[in-house]
Amino acid sequence: MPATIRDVARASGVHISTVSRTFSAPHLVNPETRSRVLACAESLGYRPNRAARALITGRTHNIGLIVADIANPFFPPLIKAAESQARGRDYHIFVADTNEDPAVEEELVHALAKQVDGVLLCSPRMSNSLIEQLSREVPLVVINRQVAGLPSVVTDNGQGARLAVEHLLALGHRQLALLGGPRGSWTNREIRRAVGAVARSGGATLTVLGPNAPTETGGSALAEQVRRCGATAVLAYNDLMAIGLIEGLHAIGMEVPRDVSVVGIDDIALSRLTRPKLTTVATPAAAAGRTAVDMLLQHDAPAGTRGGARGTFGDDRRTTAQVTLQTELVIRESTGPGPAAEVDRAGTPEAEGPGPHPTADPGEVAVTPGEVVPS
Amino acid sequence: MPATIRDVARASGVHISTVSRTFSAPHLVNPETRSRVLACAESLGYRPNRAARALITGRTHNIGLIVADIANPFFPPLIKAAESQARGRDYHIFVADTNEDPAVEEELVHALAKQVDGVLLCSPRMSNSLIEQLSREVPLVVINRQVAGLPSVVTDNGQGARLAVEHLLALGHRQLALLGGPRGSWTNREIRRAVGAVARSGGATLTVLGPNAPTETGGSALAEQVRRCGATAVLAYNDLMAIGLIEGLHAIGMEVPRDVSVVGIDDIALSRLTRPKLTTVATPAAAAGRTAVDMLLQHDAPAGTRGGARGTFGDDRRTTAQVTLQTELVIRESTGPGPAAEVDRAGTPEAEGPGPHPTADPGEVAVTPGEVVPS
DNA sequence: GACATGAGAGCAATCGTTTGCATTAATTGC
DNA sequence: GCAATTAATGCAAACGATTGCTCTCATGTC
Repeated sequence: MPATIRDVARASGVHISTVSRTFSAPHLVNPETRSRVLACAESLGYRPNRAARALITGRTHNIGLIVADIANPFFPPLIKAAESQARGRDYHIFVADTNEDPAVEEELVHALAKQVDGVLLCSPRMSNSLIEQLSREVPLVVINRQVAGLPSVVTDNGQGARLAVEHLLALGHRQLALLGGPRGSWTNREIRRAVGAVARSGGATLTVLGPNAPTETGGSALAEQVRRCGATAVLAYNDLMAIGLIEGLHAIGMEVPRDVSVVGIDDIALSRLTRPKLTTVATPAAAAGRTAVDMLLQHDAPAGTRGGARGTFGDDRRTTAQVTLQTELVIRESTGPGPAAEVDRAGTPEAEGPGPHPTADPGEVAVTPGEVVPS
Repeated sequence: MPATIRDVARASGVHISTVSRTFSAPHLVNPETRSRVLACAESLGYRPNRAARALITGRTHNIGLIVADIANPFFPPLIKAAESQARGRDYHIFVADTNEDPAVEEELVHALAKQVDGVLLCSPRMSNSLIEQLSREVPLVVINRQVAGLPSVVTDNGQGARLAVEHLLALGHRQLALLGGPRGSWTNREIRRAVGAVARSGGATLTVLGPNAPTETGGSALAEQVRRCGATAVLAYNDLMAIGLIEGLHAIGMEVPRDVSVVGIDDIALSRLTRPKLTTVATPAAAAGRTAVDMLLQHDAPAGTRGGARGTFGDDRRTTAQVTLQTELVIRESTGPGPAAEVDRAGTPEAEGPGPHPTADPGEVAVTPGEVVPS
C-alpha cells in the first residue's frame, strides 16, 4: 500500500529515474521538475525503500551493535555514544542482545549481515576463530577483545585492575580475592593476568573465584565464599558484581569497607548511588562506542560520495588498527584501610610514572587518565 | 564477494530457482539434488540475502523496538522478553534508542519502516496524531500509551500509583508529593490523575513537582524542593527518580524512611539493592514485551506459511486490542509510618476486592496481581 | 498403447531502487 | 549557420532473491 517510486513517477508524469535522481542527485534534475516531483512525493507520502536501495548500492546506512547483555548498565553509555556518532554520519544503529549466549551471538551476526554495513561486536563470548570467520561475511569491529587481523577497541582493564590492586595494597591489604567474570570473556583474562602479577609482586595472596555471571546476582551469591576465603579486599569483574557482593556481604553481617574493601570495574552511573559509594575503575565506554563507529566508517566518504562502489565498502585495505583506551581509578567509599599496620610501606614500587599515587584518600580521586593508540 | 544464489546454482549445475527452493521449499526438490546444492552452498559459505528476500516476500522477519532511553533499567527486561518471544517465532528484534527525543523517534520509525515487519513503540514521547500517521507506514504496536485505533499494551500505572498512595495514607501520611515524569509521557498523566483522585478522597494535600527528566539525576535534583514543600511521603514517576531522590535527600541530611517515605514505580532490579531497599510498584515489563510481540505477530501463521502474501502482512483487519497489565505494590524499606497518630484509621475505604490490604508490613509484600484484557 | 498423473526442474516476471548510457533539445562558439 | 557542448530526461540492466507457469519425462492405469 505505501507509495513506491513508480507511483510518484506516474503522478508527476516523469520517468522513475527522474524521481530517483530528485532524491539522490538533485542537481541533475531541473528545479521545476524537481519541485513537482517533490510535491507529488509529499502528497503520496512516498519514502524511498532503504532495503531496495541497499540492494543495488551495497550500502544500507545501518550499523549493527551486538552486546552481551543489554541489562548491564555498562553498555547503555556505549550504545548511546555509538548512536550519536553514527547519527552524525547519517547512519543508524540497530542493537541486539545475546543474553551472554555465543550461539545467539553468531546467529545475530548472520541475521544482521546483509542489513547493515558493519557490525560492532561488543564483549563477544564466542571463539576468536568464529569471529574471524564471521568477519568474512560482514565488516566487524570488535569491542573489548583483541582478535588478530580485526579492528578492535578495548579498554585497558588490565591496567585498571593493576591500579585497583595497587590501591588496595597501599591500604594495607594482603589477602585479596578476585571475582571472575563469565567464561569466554577476553577482558576477564586480561584482568586476571594483571591482578595475578601485581598481587604476587606485592606479596599478597590472591584467591580467584569464578567464572561467574557478571551480574548483581552473580556477585551476591559469592558473599559466603568471600568470607570463607578470608580476603580483606576484593576486586570484582565489574561494578554490578561488586554491588551485588556488597549487598550479599551485608546480608551475612559483613560491612563494607569496615570488614572488607570492594572495588568494581566500569564506573557505571549506579556506582555513585549505592551506599557505600563504590570505588571502581572507570572505563571509557562512551569513547569506545564512538571510536568503534569511526573505525567502521573510516573508509566511508564523510559527505557526498560519488557512488559507484560495488559490494560492501572498504573491501580492501581496511585498516585493522587496534585501539586501547586507558582507564582510571575512582576512589569512593567502598575501600578502606586493611586489617593491620604497614599501610605506608606498600604500594611504592614499579616505576609509577607521573600522577598522584593513590593513598587512602577520602572523596573522589582520579588516577591515570589518557589514551593510547598503538599499531 | 559473499556468494549469491547464482554462485551456488552455477557450482551445483542447477537453476537458481532450484537453489531457492532447496532452502524455502525443500520438499519440492529431489533429495539427491538437494544435498548436492546444500553441499555447494555450505562450501561457498552461501547465506540467503534476507534483504533481497524481503523485497519480494514482503516479510523481513525483523521487528523494530524503539525505546525512549535504553539506559533506564526499566527497559532491558522488556527488551529481553521481546527478543526471546520473537526468537521463538523466528523473528529478530532491532532495538533503537531515542534519547527521549520525539524527533529522533519519528526518524527512527522511518528508518526502520521498510526493514522490519512492524515496530514496537515503547513509551513514545511524540504526539498521538503523529503516531497514527506513522502507523500507516508500518504496523505499530504501542507500549505504555493508548492511541485510538492502534494496538497497545500498557501497564496500569494509574492503578499502581493508587495502591502506592493508599499505602502511604495507611501509614499516616497526609502531606504527599508526586515527582512528575517527562513531558509527553502518557503514563505520567495517568499517574497524576490517579494520585490526584486518591489523595483528595483521602484528605491529603498533594504537591506535584515536574515535569522532570526520569533519571537518578532528575530525582536527586528535587531533594531540596521536596524538603521545602513539607511532604512526608513521595511517589516518584519511576524507580530511578526515587533512588536519585533518596540519595539527594541523604546529601542534605534527610533520611528515608525516617524523615520521608519514598515510593518508586517499575520495580527495577536495582530497587532491591539500594539501601534502604525501595518500596515500589512492580510493573510487568517482561509481560508487556512478550504481549507486544504477540500482538504484532498475531496474524502471522505460526509455522510454514504457504506464502503468496503481497505487501506487508495482516494489512486488513488487524485486531486493535488494547491490553492492560495489572501492577502490584511491593513494600520494602523506603516507606515508614507518617509523622503522627491515626495510622489505623486511614486506608480502609473504596471497596478493595480480595487480597490482603497493605498495612505497615515489614519484609516484602505483593498486592493485587492479575491481568486484564479489555476490548 | 494411449493417456492422465505427478515429480522435478527451468523460465521469466517481479519486488523498489540506482545508474551507465542513449536520446533529445537548447545553448554556445566561431 | 553548423558543429560542439551541455542540461535534462528516458531506457534498461542490474541487485539477489521468490514463485506461478511451463516443460519434460517416467510411471501407473485401463
